[in-house]
Amino acid sequence: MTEPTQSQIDQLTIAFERFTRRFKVAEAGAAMEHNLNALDVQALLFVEDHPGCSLGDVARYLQVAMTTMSSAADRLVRRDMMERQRPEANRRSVALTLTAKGKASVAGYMAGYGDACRAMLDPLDPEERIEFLRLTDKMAKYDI
Amino acid sequence: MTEPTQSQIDQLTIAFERFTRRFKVAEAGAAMEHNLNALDVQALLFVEDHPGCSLGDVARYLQVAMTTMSSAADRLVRRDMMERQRPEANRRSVALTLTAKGKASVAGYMAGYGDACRAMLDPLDPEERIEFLRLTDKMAKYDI
DNA sequence: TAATATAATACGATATTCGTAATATTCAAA
DNA sequence: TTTGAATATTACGAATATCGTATTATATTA
Repeated sequence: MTEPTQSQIDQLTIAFERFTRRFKVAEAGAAMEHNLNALDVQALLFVEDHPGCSLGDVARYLQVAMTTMSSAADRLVRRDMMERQRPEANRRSVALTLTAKGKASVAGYMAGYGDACRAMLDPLDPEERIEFLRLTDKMAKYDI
Repeated sequence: MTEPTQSQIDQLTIAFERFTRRFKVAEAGAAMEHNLNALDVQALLFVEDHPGCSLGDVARYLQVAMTTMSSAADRLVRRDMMERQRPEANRRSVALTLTAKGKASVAGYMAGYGDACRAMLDPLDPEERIEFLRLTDKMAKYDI
């Protein structure tokens, strides 16, 4: 398989910078609404996808110290968006889940992401959208 | 122009989540090397692209308070990565530029982004890369 | 059963962000 | 040209976040 050219890489870098900006803006806006910081948002998104996960799971995934994650969980529990439970199977750990309020918050973020994605696809023709998604899918499958 | 379908939007959301993760990892890794936080990195990248810009320019772009930006500039100046100069034209403001050390740092980040982009394009065939970039270009042109 | 490993939390140190107030400079109008 | 308002930044203090170390509780292994 031949390598991508430098010019192709540069072109993609520029395009990607713009796209990620849209996502960041969407994320920041939604975070502002709920007065949540970036870490808390990411934690909510992870727990939504991995209900019952442990604090260590989230800390590893988000690459922050356990104590930092514990503090974030404190905040989210205090604000009634997350729940800690001691699973009988291993009572050292905690099982994290989202409350209805936490899930509603995640839904808001996902809606924001959805808007950003819609805005990205909008300029394409229907056939182009299909082709674009086929290619992104192919790329995403090779994820590390 | 017809709307993208919900399923297309969902598909793109998932793919995009993966891609942004790669970029975040690259960014975090490079930031770790230089002991810089996220804001400082973004400020370096902006000033590299807008040499001579003011603190206000950067603060507006990155959507942080002026005082926050001033603190970030303090850090970067102290570490010899950025310079403040009083332009004669308007001596209320400061003109920000990067030092050689700052530019070297930016080059490191760009290399990281480049690697991430290369990794994205790698799984595609040469013709697919051309088509993919044509489509991203079309999408990016409609940027808000 | 004792020793070790694992999972989370309490606490204190350091750093970051932001709002308010102060300073310096420019612009406009009387 | 002097006064007043607007602009750009900085100083300072309060609130908050992150992290490392030590501690507690539970599980695993010898």
